[in-house]
Amino acid sequence: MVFERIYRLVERIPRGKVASYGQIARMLGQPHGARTVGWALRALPDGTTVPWHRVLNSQGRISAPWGPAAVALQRALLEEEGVVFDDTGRVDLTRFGWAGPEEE
DNA sequence: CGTATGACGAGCC
DNA sequence: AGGCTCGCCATAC
Repeated sequence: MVFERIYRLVERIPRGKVASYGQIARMLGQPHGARTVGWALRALPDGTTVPWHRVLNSQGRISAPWGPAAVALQRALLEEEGVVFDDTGRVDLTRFGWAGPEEE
């Protein structure tokens, strides 16, 4: 299942770092599979151990159609890990962006 | 098996 | 800069 691959990769994202959907898709060898990544994370159960909050869109923004409350939660979780959001609610991917498993 | 959908992304207006 | 459309991939029906 593609989900498993995605989950395992997301679980490798270190604290204080974030990755984009498209980035993860490329790491899995699917340059255009960003939507699939979102699909996988969407299917995640509530009590999951996967740090889904460290996954943002290509602009370093939080995408959450489940409501503004969830967005605030994700943002709070990240800020607690040291990730900084600017005034427009964006994360500096050049600073907090995860380069991949190789970085570890 | 064909169609529709979605935590996306890049391009166009 | 902001919003809309089209393209891509895997899954659900």
